[in-house]
Amino acid sequence: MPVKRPTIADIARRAGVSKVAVSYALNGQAGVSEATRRRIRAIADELGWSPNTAARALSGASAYAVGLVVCRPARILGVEPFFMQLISGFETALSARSYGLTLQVVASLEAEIEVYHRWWAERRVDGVILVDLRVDDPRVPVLEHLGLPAIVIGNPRGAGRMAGVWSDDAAALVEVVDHLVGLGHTRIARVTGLPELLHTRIRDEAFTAACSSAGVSDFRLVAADYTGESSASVTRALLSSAAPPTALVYDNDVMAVAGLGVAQELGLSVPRDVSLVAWDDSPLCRLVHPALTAISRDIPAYGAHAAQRLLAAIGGEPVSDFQDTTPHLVVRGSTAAPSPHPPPPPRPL
Amino acid sequence: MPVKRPTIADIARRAGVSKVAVSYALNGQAGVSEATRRRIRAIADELGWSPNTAARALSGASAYAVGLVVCRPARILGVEPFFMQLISGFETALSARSYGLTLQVVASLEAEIEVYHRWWAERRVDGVILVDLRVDDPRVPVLEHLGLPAIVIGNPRGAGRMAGVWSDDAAALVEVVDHLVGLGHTRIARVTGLPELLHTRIRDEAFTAACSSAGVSDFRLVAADYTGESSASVTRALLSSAAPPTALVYDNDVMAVAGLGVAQELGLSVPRDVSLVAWDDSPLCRLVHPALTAISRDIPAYGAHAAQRLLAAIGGEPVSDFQDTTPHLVVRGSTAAPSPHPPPPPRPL
DNA sequence: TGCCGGAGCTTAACCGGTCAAGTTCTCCTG
DNA sequence: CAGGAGAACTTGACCGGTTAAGCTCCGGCA
Repeated sequence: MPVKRPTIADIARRAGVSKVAVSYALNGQAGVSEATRRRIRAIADELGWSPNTAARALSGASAYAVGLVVCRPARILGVEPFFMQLISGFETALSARSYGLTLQVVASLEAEIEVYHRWWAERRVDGVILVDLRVDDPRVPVLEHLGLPAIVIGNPRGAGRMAGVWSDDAAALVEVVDHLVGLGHTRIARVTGLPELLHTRIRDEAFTAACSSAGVSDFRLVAADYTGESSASVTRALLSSAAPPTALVYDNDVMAVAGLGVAQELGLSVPRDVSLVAWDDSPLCRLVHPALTAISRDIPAYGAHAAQRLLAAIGGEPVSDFQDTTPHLVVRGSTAAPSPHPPPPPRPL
Repeated sequence: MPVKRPTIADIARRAGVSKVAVSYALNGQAGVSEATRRRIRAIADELGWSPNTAARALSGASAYAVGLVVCRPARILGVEPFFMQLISGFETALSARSYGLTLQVVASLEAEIEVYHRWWAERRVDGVILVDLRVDDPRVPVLEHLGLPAIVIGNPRGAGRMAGVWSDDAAALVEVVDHLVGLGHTRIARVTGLPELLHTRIRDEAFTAACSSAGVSDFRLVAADYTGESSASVTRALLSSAAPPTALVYDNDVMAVAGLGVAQELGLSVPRDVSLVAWDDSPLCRLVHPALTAISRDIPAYGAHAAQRLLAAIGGEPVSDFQDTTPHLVVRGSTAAPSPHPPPPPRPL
């Protein structure tokens, strides 16, 4: 038979005091003597008591949970290590304060907004973490209207009054372009993530600016969608073009690995015939051969910072934007000086 | 200013009935006329009402949430697409019935058990999904003692009275071995996942049996831990040995990709010099070149089935084990007949 | 000696639902 | 035309916490 869950009434009975005395004792509030407090704490430990979150949420305001809605189709979601790393970062900050994380995967922005409405009405979460901010993001006004505390992962530009935890992607792209230019590359292409995402636009601008200021006039931006398939087809087109780029910069790790696969399939040697750079240095980048030069950042730390700030916001503290450490380039085997001889014509399929 | 959340008292006031009439109307229970029910439903919609989960959980028994604890270090967790796919499968079944998913990442089995205790005492979840079942798993008796409904992902052998959703890994391994033997391979190695996991043991036994019955006497089992690093070092050792295997079967996609990287690094050509097979056919397997022959299963569906059964168990229905569709082999470019000439000696590093 | 203040409690009410047990009122039946 | 059944409600209590307000001492001070 299932065990009975202890309540503060059980503790009160055992200690010979009222429920309220127990509540005061266990919450560290004034109103009970030190001796009583210790006695009550001991009994609570002995019974293995934890506060019933439902009861707490009902009287107090707090559900002791924060929410994360992820709106990418399952096929994209699975492959990219980014989310799981981010989530495990959240956890370290949340579990330290006994907050739970409620996760929901949805298929569209409308569905995501509906989830926020529901969570708010259900009092299921005390706040949410917003990812994949878009240009003119419709979620921002909704959350502000509901008064649901929120933290944005990414550049807070366009996040309304909500605070953001972000990193200086522009500086990282300058480092990438400088690295490539330093090796002698003059034709560089960037394979981007979903164009509607704000950080894609920001990186596009930064890449353009970095190329201009480094004197690279022959650069290209090509849109993909974070999937290996999209990257493969885009990469195939780029490398088969008349004057193919000598270096490719991808917006995530998965696309970079796919790009490497395509290059090998076309009979090109990396890095001799083409150099590749990945954004987000996951273990994936070290798995393949040659290992990928990549932009590295500490994603779990990033997540932990965001969660900490969200908890502060929930606690009513004023929270401002936080710029996390700037991503830096890790050079590996996939970048080198471009070969002086043009690569062989791509092998027909 | 934040909007006010509507409650059934608000609805009752508007409709000129009691709170209880509203509760009956909205829950589809007898006790109100059809006309009243419609009127109440309309008002509830207009106000954008959703039940306060805390209040519900407090009176009824249900928290309308299920829990998932994942106990793998963040570095492993991130790379493997498996979990995210499984989770998105859960979601489809859970969100259809307005259940939430509470996720927690922990570092050890003890911590995981503590989480179950806390969740139970806090009434945070109605049931849990158990992954990565181990030999003599200590979590099983704990959950049975607490009376927390649970479903096991994986072979229910050793899951006590709990039901499991599983697939016939043994049959899949027979298919793999037959495929390789059919191509002419006679020296086959299996690079396994964490040895303490029950499904690793089950697959080990199945692989051994499959080799024996296919007449392969020169087979090996080598333990790794799902990470690319472990796979790389194990693969390097295997391929550099005196009589290297001509085919390698990996226990996940990440290890197979790492194995491919090592083979290329050693100057071996896949599939000419060595054939590779991955377990779990993620997009990763299609990204690399050559694309990996892999054992494929529908992970989201797997997750959805598990969640459905958990909801049934929470509802008090008897739930029995469910054998999902058997994983099948998808043949791609990484397997072929072994070359008649021995591969060149591995290139020194 | 009387009064005030505070420490250390208790009592009562509330959060927003659910459920058991009434209470009407109507309608059917013998 | 009384009596019983059932439909359509309401009242009251409860889940397990929190918070505000009240009550008792006891000690200190005028």
